[in-house]
Parts: sequence; structure tokens; C-alpha cells
Amino acid sequence: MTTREQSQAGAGQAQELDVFAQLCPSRAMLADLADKWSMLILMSLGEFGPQRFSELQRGVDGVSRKMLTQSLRTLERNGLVRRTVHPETPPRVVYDLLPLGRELAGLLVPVGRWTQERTAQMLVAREAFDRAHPDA
Amino acid sequence: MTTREQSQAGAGQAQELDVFAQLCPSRAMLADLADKWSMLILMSLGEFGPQRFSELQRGVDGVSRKMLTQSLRTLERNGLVRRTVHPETPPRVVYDLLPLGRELAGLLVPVGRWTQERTAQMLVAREAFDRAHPDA
DNA sequence: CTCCTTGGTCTCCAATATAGACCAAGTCTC
DNA sequence: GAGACTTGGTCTATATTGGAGACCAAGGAG
Repeated sequence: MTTREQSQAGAGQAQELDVFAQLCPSRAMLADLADKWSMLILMSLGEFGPQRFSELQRGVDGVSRKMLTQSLRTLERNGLVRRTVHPETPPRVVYDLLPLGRELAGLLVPVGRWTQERTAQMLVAREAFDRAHPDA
Repeated sequence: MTTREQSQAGAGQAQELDVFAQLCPSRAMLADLADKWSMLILMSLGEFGPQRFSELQRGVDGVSRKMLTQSLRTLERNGLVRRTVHPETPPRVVYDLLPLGRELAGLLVPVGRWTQERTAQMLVAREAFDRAHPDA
């Protein structure tokens, strides 16, 4: 357990980035990644391998074409995902993970699994909370 | 690498939850957690230990009181975080992780660290992308 | 000739986030 | 003892974001 001061001071070597600081580029990056759709897309590509646009749309159930496009563009721009167009008709566009994306997916897939495993417990906690706070 | 069908079929025992399915409770849970502020709050509590409201507000730089309250309530409701009120004046309210929260924070803190470590690379990718796509 | 497909984009409206004012109840200052 | 200050919120008004659905081009199928 580090104090915030120690962490600020210098976690070793030239590591001046701090996700907790509003202005830090790494914080902006985290904001790009810490989002429902981006995380689900990375988890899907991490678990099921390369997929085309429409497969992702079906797989990540409930995502709109607009948000899927937007999230994929951001992931592509940040170097996590590669977009490959096969100029056929109808078009075929395949997305797969680049090394950076594979690393991150490796951290996120467990988050997805954990969520599935612990959802039941969280629902129990929720019921208790709602019983204790009948207002609202 | 599993196919989506296999994963749907049954990943073992009574594990019918699927974060990729729009209607699944676990998906709703993930939506609660896969959010910038919730993740930063969990990371902060995970890295720096119990903190009071105002410490979190300073620590998670840029969060509004409203969003901080809202995210903390959701985390509390789902059984990840505990809220302790010390009835002094001015009031003192301390937040700390419950076991579920500690588990999740254990998965999220590495995501924060990874983001800090890889931000430089992602920024390089971004510049390349923007050079290749001068429009927009 | 018409319809269907894919991978988008564009527009419009609803939902959500942020900024900032406000509040109660002690405590410290003068 | 009047006034200012503190904490942990809430409430409102405005800005930003998300979702629903229309539209599109270039073939191929019937």
C-alpha cells in the first residue's frame, strides 16, 4: 500500500504518468478504454479471435452500429486493434488485436469472467442494500 | 480460443451468465463497473487504502461531487465498497473495500498500471493513424 | 429489374454528465 | 457572539453523449 505522495514522487524511472491526474495523457487513455463497449469489444476479440464488423455487432449484443464504429475507430487509432478491408461485394472488414490490444485483453478477459462469477453475490448485496434503503 | 457457440452451450457448471448477452444480469453489472469513475475509485481504494469522501475527490482528480456520490452509491449497493459515517462535525465519511471490491480492485489496478506503461506507445500509434487519416 | 447484403454515415431525439449554487451544524476567529 | 469556514452531500441548468432509424454504394441472386 503506497501513499499518494510516494506514488507521485516517482515510482522508479521516468514514470511521470499518473492515471489519477486529470491532465495526464494516461488518464485520457484510460477514459478511452474504461468504457463498456470498448471493454466488451476487446474481451470479444480476446476470447473469440478476429471477427468482422457484423460478427462483433451480433457478439457484443446490444451495441449500435454507431457506437461499434466509434469504439473500433478509437481502438484502432490507439494501436490496439487492426482493421482489414477485403474489397469484395458486399464488403468484408475484419478486426483483430495488435500486440498492445492482446496485452490489454489479457487483463480484461479476467474482469469479464470475474463479473460473471460474482454477479450472483453482487445481486444478493444489492437486495440487502435496497431492503435497508427503502426510499429512492 | 473458444467459439461463441461453445461458450454459450455451457462453460461447465450452471454458469448461464454471459456478459456479452444484453439481457444477462452480469452484463448490467459489467455496465456498472466498466466506467471511468467507478474504475478509478476502485483503483484508488485498492492502491491507497480507505479514504474519506473528500480524499477521494482530490485523489480521483476531476470527478464531480455528483458523480463521485453516484458511483460510490452504486459500488456500495453492489457490495464492493463499505461506507462508514462518523457523526462528528464536520461529518467524516470513510469508504473502504469489501472482499468483493478487493478482488475486483486486484484485477483493475494492473489495468491502471498497464495504461500508464503503454500510453507512450499508444500515443505513437495515434500520431501514425492521424497522419494516415488527415481528414476528420 | 428488383431485392438483398455489408459496413458504414447522418440526423434527430432522449439520456447522461458536468458546473455550480445551496444546505445543515458545529468550530474557529475576532 | 457574529461571521466565516468545514464536510458531505443534493438540486438545477446546461452541455455532451448515446441510441434509433433512415440512407447509401456496389455488386449478386432470382
